[in-house]
Amino acid sequence: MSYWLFKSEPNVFSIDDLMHAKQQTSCWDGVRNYQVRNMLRDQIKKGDLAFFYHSSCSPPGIVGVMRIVKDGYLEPQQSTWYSVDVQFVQKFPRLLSLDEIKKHITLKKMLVARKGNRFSITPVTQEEWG
DNA sequence: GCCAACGTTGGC
DNA sequence: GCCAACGTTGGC
Repeated sequence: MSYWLFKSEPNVFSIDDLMHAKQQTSCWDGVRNYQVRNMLRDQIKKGDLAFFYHSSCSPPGIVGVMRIVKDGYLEPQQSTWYSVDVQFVQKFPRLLSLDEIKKHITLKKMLVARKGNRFSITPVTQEEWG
């Protein structure tokens, strides 16, 4: 069982969208980055937990937690790009901002580097925040 | 296989 | 809207 962080722009897909989705579940698709694709295909497994991160908004930060409910599978009509299914677990009472993450002694190393689109990292010890 | 140009992401 | 970072593309 692993932990991840999934980024999304809230005006495209937010934690509220997930919370109000049917069964509180949605597919996480649209990833067009090979490294992330490989994670979706090979490493991210049913039962794993992920932070939901809102990007390109003010303020950016972690807004909640979701669970992977379906292993990586090819997107319909695709031969390259994978998606997983995710289910809402909780929304934090308040957002944990990027600013706070950078200041936090344990969390600061996980996000500081910028990466592409919906990037995912493995934070195991970080789960005390969940 | 190198590397410069280009495109995209995402914080500010 | 700007711009730095970084992934991808494509010419050689």
